[in-house]
Amino acid sequence: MKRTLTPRGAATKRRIVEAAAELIYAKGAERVSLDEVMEATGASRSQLYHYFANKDALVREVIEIQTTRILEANSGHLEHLDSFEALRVWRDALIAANRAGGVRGCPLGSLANELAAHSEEARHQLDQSFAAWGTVIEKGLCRMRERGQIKASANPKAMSVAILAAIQGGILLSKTARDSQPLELALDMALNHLERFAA
Amino acid sequence: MKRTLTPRGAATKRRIVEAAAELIYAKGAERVSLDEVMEATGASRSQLYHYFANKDALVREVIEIQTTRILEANSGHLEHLDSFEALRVWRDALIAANRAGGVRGCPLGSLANELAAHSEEARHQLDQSFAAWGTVIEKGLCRMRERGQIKASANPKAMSVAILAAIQGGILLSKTARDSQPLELALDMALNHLERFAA
DNA sequence: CCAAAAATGGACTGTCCAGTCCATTTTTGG
DNA sequence: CCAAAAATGGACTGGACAGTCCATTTTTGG
Repeated sequence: MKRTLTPRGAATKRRIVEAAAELIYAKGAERVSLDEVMEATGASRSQLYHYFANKDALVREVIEIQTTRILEANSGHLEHLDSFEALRVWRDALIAANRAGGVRGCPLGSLANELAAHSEEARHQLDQSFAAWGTVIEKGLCRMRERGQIKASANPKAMSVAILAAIQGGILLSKTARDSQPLELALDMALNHLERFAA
Repeated sequence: MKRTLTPRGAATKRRIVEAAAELIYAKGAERVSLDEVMEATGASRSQLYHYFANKDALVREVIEIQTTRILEANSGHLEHLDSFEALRVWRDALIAANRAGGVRGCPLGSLANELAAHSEEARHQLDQSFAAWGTVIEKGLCRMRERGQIKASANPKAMSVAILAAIQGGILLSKTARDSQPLELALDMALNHLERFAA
């Protein structure tokens, strides 16, 4: 769509995506109008259509940036995972982040719930995002298994999916209750389940 | 809003709520227009505003009916819960229902995700729905504990919340992947966690 | 049987919104 | 320095949609 992008253009585009990400996180993709994005960024209508083919394309970029943010935040905790203690630190970080953000839900979970049935393309993109997140968790568990902290009989792949489900379900219940406790209980269950496989 | 409701009126109202429930389940509340509800039911615009103050009121009734349906379906399995085997039957029923419905998500979970941040009233209503669902699970666990199948040290309240989180997260991941496996893995984790407390 | 209440029909309004179009300003690169 | 490309401005369109309004038909209950 764009041949070249000058630094100025790239900055404008990024500004738009970041503002759209926050608006969409707060209200959902369907409830955010391009006028709101224009107002929040000071960009004109033409700029939106200059950098994005249409609203869906903007939403795709929002999914992209949210995925990147989440993978970065989790990789920090998981890629040197070496003990159950480190898992608990990660657990506490997830809860702290949930609280710090006002218990408003997971950007990816919210988008998945809204878009999975509406756009096959978005559904697939979000499925990839969850898969990547799951892989980060799985790699961490594999590391623990290699270090002999988890039994060889453990199934990191299956566990990573179950842990991610606990995170998503916990965040959804917490968002609905406006209370981080459900997330805490869900994570506690997930870690307790993991400890059954402690070597 | 209505003084009396004749049987005919009650039937019309019910028809509207049921059609709206299906449409909203498929597309989300924001993406369903009253014109679609009219088309699906053969009702006129006046009828909608005769039976419901506005669209939000209709959505509230949809939440109500979906809550009732879910509580009924789960109560059947949980109110005579008497063994781990019965828990597994419930697990299988949840997965079968998820598959039978086309792995489209949980009606309550989807609405909670969409509406929690948008309408304080809907958020509160859905919080109550989840609480009621959790209570059904909790009562089942209490019954097992009273029968001595679960240790007295188990915490049914906390467990019910964690199990519900696993269900919701599993359903969300399954909906996104269009594959019931994530739900299966999440439920397996939840039941395995419970079995740690087998007496 | 008949007046009041309930149920239904459907046109109309005002607003919001995604997307289009054409023009102007700014930057780039030779 | 200048032409081409990139970036920006903003009016305009067509449709969708929630909600209003007034009328007619049907049912109820005394």
